[in-house]
Amino acid sequence: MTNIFIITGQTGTGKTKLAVKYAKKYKGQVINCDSRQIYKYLDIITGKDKPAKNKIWLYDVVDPHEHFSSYDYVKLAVPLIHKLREKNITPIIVGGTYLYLKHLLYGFGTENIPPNWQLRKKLGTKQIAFLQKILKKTSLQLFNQLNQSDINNPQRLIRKIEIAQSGKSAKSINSNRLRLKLLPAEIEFIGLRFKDKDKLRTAIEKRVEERLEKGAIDEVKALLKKGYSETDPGLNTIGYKEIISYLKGKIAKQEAVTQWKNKEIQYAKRQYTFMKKDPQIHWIEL
RNA sequence: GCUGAGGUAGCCAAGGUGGUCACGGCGGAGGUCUGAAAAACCCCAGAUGUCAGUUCGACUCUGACCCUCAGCA
Repeated sequence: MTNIFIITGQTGTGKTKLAVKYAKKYKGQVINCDSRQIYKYLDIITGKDKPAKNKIWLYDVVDPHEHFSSYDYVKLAVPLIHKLREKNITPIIVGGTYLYLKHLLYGFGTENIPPNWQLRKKLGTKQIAFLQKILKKTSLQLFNQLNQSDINNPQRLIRKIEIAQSGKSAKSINSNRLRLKLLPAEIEFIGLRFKDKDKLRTAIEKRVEERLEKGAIDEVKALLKKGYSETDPGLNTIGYKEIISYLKGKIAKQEAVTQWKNKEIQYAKRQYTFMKKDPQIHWIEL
């Protein structure tokens, strides 16, 4: 039986490059696990790395105006991984979206409770205190489970209300939950991270400059021309947000670039904070 | 050199009739995370240009000095 590789880690560590190398070495194919590279037309700023020869799976599968969730990802990735393995091809999953990997490997905590867009739209404009009140009234149990951070987080509050109002159980139904059912021993889980903050900063700043040279600003202009805006899910993305602010005249170009770099560095930090709790990841320091 | 404005944390910045040493934002440290995750959120640290005076008490008033900006010369 073919094993699978998962390569995750901080942004800018060269994950895709490593994945492509592994693909050659182990007769494999690369599957994207980056929540932004899933989107069509987001190429330069998300750093899509399209090798001439090898196709990368799960690039460009969603339109920027569409919502895409970890559930959608797992639903696409699980059959794909099985399909490759049947053909005796080693799946090499690569990407920094750890939430997707977490759900892929360990499953979801609830029954199948899809988003209720009507509810999300309605609650989206409400104040935190109001959302808290609604959740408390709908499910005191779910409300009491929230930590200090989540209790102030509109997205999480709305999701909880959504779960509570669905009438389904918020408890996990382990046997049925959607996930990749493999033994830990069958998975080689690698994490790439920078050794220190300076290395991270240097690498990110260089990469942003490169992307600007490659035409990051034109990419955004083209997207705006196509009719996309910063309110589209796909464009709620580091780099795009800052450049849109610049193009709309809200901030200077240099300011946009600085913000872009900072956001990316902060993101890398958050990624590691999240990932390091997973004991299955074998870390490689750069 | 003169006149005007001003000097509050790494940056931007609020403030009050003198009274628990001071609002925010950015940046920084740490963190949360089960269908928005490159998202959203929590949390911590950090400041009144210098010196003197008035006062029970000054970041807030007075003076000098040092800087910055604008204008005049």
